[in-house]
Amino acid sequence: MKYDHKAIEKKWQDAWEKAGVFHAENNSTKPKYFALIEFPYPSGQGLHVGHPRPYTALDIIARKRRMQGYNVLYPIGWDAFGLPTENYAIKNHIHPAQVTKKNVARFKEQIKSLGISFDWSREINTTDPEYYKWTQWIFLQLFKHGLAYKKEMNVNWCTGCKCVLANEEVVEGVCERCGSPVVHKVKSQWMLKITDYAQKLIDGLDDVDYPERVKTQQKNWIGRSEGAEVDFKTTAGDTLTVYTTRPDTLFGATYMVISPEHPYIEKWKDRLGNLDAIRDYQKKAARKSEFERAEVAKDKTGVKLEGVSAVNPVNGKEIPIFISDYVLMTYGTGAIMAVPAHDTRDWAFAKKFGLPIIEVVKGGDVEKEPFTDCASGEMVNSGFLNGLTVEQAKQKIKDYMEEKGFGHRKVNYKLRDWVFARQRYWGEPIPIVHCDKCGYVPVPEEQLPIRLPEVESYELTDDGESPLAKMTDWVNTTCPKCGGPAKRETDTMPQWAGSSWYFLRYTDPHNDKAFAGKEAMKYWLPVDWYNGGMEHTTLHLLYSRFWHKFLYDIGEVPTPEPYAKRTSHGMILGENGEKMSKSRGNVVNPDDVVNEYGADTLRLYEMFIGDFEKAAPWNTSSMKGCRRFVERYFALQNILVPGDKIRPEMEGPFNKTIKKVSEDIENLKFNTAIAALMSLLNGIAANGAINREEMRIFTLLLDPFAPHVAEEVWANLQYNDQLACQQPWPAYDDSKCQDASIEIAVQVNGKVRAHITLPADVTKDAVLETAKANEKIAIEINGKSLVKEIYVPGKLVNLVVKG
RNA sequence: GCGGAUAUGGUGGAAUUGGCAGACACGCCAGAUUUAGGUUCUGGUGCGCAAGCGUGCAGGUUCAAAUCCUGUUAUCCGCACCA
Repeated sequence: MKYDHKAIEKKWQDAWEKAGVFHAENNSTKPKYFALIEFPYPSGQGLHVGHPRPYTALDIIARKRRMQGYNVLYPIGWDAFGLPTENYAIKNHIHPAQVTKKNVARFKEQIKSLGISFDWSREINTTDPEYYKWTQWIFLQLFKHGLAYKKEMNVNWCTGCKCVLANEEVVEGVCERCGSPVVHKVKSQWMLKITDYAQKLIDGLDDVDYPERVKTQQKNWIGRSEGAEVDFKTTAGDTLTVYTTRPDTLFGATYMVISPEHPYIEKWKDRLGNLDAIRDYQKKAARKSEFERAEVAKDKTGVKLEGVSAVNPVNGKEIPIFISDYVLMTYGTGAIMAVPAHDTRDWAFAKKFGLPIIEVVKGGDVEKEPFTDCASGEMVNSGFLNGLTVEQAKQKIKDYMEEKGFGHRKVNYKLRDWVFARQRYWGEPIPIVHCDKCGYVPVPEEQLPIRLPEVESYELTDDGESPLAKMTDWVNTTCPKCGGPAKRETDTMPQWAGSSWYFLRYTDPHNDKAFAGKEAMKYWLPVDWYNGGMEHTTLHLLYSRFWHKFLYDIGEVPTPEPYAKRTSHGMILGENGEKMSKSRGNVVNPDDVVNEYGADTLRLYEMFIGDFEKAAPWNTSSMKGCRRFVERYFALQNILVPGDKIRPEMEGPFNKTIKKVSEDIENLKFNTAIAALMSLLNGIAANGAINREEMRIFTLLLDPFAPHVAEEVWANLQYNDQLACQQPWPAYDDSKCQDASIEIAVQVNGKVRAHITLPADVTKDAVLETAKANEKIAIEINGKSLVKEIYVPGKLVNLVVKG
């Protein structure tokens, strides 16, 4: 029998499909299991060798769960809206829908060749009007609950994509997708009020099983801080409010700073003696891109406001006010009280402008450097706060300001609202109509979906208008409220819209009355295990949690969190250890691997390559080792002997391996699970024979990893036409995981000097006696005094001697 | 700058309730099979001639440290004027 991967893999993929064994049942009495991978963007390049890593990992989970008796939902679909498709369409004058269709067909063929147990009957596509109808429906619910609003504001504008970006899409001043510089533009934009969910998004993390680094990243992104808003009276007769996390240092506030965009400048303009200089500074600040701001971040600039100053509410001292771009209008109140003695930025600014520095917490030398790490310090120069700790002072001053009415406790978040509009064609139309009389009016739900119109050109414009704006027939409509003339919204939703709820659709993908049936969601939710990339932590993962929490609050979904467990896979790098890319010439095509070595080998190698959560470089010859393992397993059929029980000498190895593989799969340690199977195979080969029962168990253990070859061997074992993937997962007996005899290392003063082999049930005294009697050990300890004897049961003995 | 992670043979990586470092695999060396190459099989393979030495580096705790503590270096990731 020769191992022919091409014939075997095709044969079993067809057989599984014909039998429909991977279809999830919506009306089942079995326990459910919902395994999820991030559905792919069907790009023109086709599948990348990185795609199969997470697919295979959760396929192993899904297959094992089915064998454990679960009704498993392991679905797939296409996240198909997005820029690359649109750009390709523009360049080649093909409709993006056509491009998408072609790319999906190719992806589907490639993924099917891997033998992943997806339920293809639930395949979804975010660009399908029957799908995006519900994306639009959810948007309307957000609008009706006041969480979608249109606002004129300063937005991130990508000079490459020629559209606005969400904060989450700007990385170090450039576009996370295309790398082009991001500049600021004032535009009227649709926004989603994710900030209303800041606290819920933090609190929910306590109830889910995510990696710590994912939780930390989301918490840092949301950026909760506790402090106070404090009112300072000004000489203009009004009140300037600041936000601070250090109200305890109020006595050390020697000046104030407001952001260049602060509205008070307009209010105070007639009083300001140096308005020209101020206007000049405002203009310079506005012109800076995100990137430039980051570049010059360390150098403090600013202008003092001549003619208006503020009064410190605790000591009545008059202090100057500056404008400076180190204060952001988008955080807090856009104004700060500056305490140079205990804040690095304020200190740098004070030094540059020669402003007084007053120490209010003892312990540093504030003339030399700011003393910021002062949580354990004692308050000084602070009137009634003197002698208190920082923490006590914080509480006391907050009580005091609330009592006197010049301030109150306040929690702030760094999280900004989500800019939810793109000036592009290939996205979901926003279902809103603008009427001069009625304002923004939602499209009635029964008119959904608002389909993308056919346009002649998807070309982008520099004026920041969507290509849809040119479609006057489509744009001009009537107001659903008053019937008068009105215009459709021409911006589309961002790439992240369709993926914010797609897992819900999987539970009931063909429902035409709702985005998913309540019964179906009640049965399937939450997702039990969701694997995806770290790069989505503050994008898709955060966005979809937000949508889900909103849907929960309005009673549309049954669980407060969408995903019970989240894991993250590492990237597969090129052979040279660099990221795979066309330009580096180190791309490995999965088609070639499947062709030459087979899907089972590819699956095994991608799992064996290293720690699942870490990046690992591809190595073709290392992969051949996995091919050898498959061939050696297949060849076991040549040394097959009868027997319906594990032979006594093989009970230890088999029970141990079943246990190891079972546990390792649950802990994402696929690499060591495969190593255990390899070890067992080596043991069997050394033994020279395998009986039918042993072959049955080995085959079931291998099945989740290399399902095609396992299925083939299973068929050869002739268990009445049953499928291997439908068999129960093998059980182990803990009492049989131990070998009959054990090897114990004997150390003298911590150094291994000998090994002794003894029966597994040996007593401590017997071990010590045998150890001391050992030749090599006797030489080491003779004539010396024995100080201590340590015995670690079943593992080692350490004899401590002196002299 | 702040926060987090990582560092183990020629290579990918095992082993962290402190208990034999290097499982498993690649590569390499030797032998067998083969007309030859490849394949396959068997054996060997951390370094050192040796005593010994070895988990980025320097200390420490312990009978015992890759694992715990202190300091330090390098790489990667996240955040980056958030008051």
